[in-house]
Amino acid sequence: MANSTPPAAEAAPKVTANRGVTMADVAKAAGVSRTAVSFVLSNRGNASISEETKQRILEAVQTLGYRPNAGARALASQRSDWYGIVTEIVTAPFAVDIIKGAQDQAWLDRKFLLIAPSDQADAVGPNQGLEDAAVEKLLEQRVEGLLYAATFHRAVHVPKSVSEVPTVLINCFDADGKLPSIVPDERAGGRVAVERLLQAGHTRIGVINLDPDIPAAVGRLEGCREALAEAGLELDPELIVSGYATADGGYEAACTILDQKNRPTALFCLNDRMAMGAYDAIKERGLAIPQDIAVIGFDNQELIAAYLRPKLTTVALPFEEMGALGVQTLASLTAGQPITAHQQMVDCPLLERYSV
Amino acid sequence: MANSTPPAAEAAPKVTANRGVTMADVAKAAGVSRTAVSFVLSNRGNASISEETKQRILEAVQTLGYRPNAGARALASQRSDWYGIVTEIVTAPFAVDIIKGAQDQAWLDRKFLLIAPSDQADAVGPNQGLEDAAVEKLLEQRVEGLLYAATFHRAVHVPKSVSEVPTVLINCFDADGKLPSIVPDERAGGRVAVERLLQAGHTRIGVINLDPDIPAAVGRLEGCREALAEAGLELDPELIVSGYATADGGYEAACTILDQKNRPTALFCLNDRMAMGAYDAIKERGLAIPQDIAVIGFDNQELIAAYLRPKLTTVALPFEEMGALGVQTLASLTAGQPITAHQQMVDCPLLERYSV
DNA sequence: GCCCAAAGGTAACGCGCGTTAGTAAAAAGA
DNA sequence: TCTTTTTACTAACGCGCGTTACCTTTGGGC
Repeated sequence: MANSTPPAAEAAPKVTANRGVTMADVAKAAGVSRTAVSFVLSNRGNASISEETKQRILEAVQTLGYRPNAGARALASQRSDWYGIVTEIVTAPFAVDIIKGAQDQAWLDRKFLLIAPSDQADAVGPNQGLEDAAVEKLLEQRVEGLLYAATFHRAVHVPKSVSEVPTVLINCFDADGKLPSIVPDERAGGRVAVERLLQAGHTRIGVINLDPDIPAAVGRLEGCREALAEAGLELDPELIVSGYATADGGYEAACTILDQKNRPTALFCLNDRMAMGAYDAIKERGLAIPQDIAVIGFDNQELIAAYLRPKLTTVALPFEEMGALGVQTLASLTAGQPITAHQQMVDCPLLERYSV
Repeated sequence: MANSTPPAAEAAPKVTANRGVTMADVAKAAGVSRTAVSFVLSNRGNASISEETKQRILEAVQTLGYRPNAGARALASQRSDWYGIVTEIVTAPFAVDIIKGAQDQAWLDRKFLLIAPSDQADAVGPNQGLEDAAVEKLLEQRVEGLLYAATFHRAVHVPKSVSEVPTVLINCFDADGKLPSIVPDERAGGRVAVERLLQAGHTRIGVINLDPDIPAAVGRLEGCREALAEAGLELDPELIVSGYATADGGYEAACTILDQKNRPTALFCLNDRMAMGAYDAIKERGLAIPQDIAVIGFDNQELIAAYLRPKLTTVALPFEEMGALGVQTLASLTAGQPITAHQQMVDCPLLERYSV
């Protein structure tokens, strides 16, 4: 009799399937112990579970919408499967490619990448300490390793806490040389650029140089000299001028070079932004690229190189490769394996477009 | 006697301080219970700990180099303090600003941002399913909310799992209109751009238009028309031409506009890449910017706008703001608070440079 | 002298999971 | 029939922490 009045409140106890489903729930549903479920899900071979119950368990997982709790797993297994990467998200264009490379590689290795913000530029600015705090937070998450990436190739000071966990530097190196690092091979890149110009028949080559204090400038110029030397040529001191690393700087440098009595037939710009300015100087003089003057850049800043007219032939910085290699190196390190070299150099490939 | 030979093996048992220090260790060192330590560290007011023991505990924390285990804390407290953001890291320049904005805001709110890769472009490509897997991984980490960001303003299809947790869309919206979203106010942006030109005295304005299927093109053009209407003007159909969203596209469009009998005195380019091409077309004709022709862009792609000569006046997309607002909205959502609007529009500010 | 309250703590459970040591039943020798 | 091995599991502990409920002083009011 009492049953004849259906209790309305119990009409819809149907849970949304997932929220808060645990292994114990799955075990109950499948009529086995929690241990059995754990064994099946991490398919440890050492324990023997019959094919039949295994299926039953997997089915329960499916219908209940069970989703493992990564945190609990990490706690119990003592491994988080996380790497941390600290970098300036801020100065966009470059860092992001490093992250992408690292991210992709981490994904392959079933690792998760925890990205923490930094403000390297602000070493003494208002955000002082942000970076240390970021590293601290990453360590609280028990990352198994740390990646430290710079937006341009240079020496850096890393927060001291990084020493508590394997660490790899990307696109930078520490002053004391304690930590393994991955950097672009600037020298080889400069060489490849100039070789391309030589191959196109140019022998009189102008160089728009960068601030000579940064590793990029030193390496690229060195590579340039090497290539010339191999062809029995030398760099005419009159043909090498420095400028600010901007389009305006490139424009002015290009003007002084182009207005000399014995004008070069090709220009090696140490970065793309300066090449952008050089384009203007060249066009202003009624000269055609590449017919009258060939131009080659460095950095492969997509937004510039791929949209200049004509599109710029340039040497690319291998950001994605460095990111990926960083993760691989970290994997070796955390596994206790030896790494190939303390400082690994990655090639800078030539990107042919239409300015040579 | 036996003591006279110092055992070399025991010479350096000094641990590096931190690795594996737990609350129990701190408690022992301070001579209190683990509970007391927990109370002090999370300074819960309800429990009373004397100032003296409190100091003793904090001191022990310091000397032992104790660092809380975020995973364990999350497990016990049932809140991870994480938000997940899924976006294409790939198509760099834009996504990164959204991330930065979100990251900064999250940092303020003491939340951690977990970034997962996506390949929206590959909806049917080889990476099919990457995005679903990414969301799945984020949920396994028990993120408290999800941000889904697109690299350009458009409609998207989100993985169904997102419904399990509060979700906010950034720079995009879902076709069914179920999820709250944050988008740039394209219309107001277009309006602001044209108003600037009008204010400079231009009445005959050419428009380099985008593919009319995307929200950006529709909105910006609408705003443009509004501004003109308010000034009692109309858009001359002859002065509006579409092209590919590239520098080449902009160049060609600009050519057709400039070569008409009654040339405009200003050009509104619906994005900066096209403005870049327009610059070439203008300079080629011996015209000066902004004296003969004023140019205004849209997007504020730094690498272009800040390096064109003269530097481009343009309307900026509020990526950082949208990212930050996304996190704020998510915070309201997870706290169970109502949000201001289902679709929030963020202003696009005008960036004055030298092309008008 | 007795009761009560506050101050200053602590014991112990549970979060969701990995893992080791074991156990019960069936199969295989002997 | 009695051991031994194999198969198929399960009980129970611990990971590091938050939290609730309880316990012991000490001081004060009556």
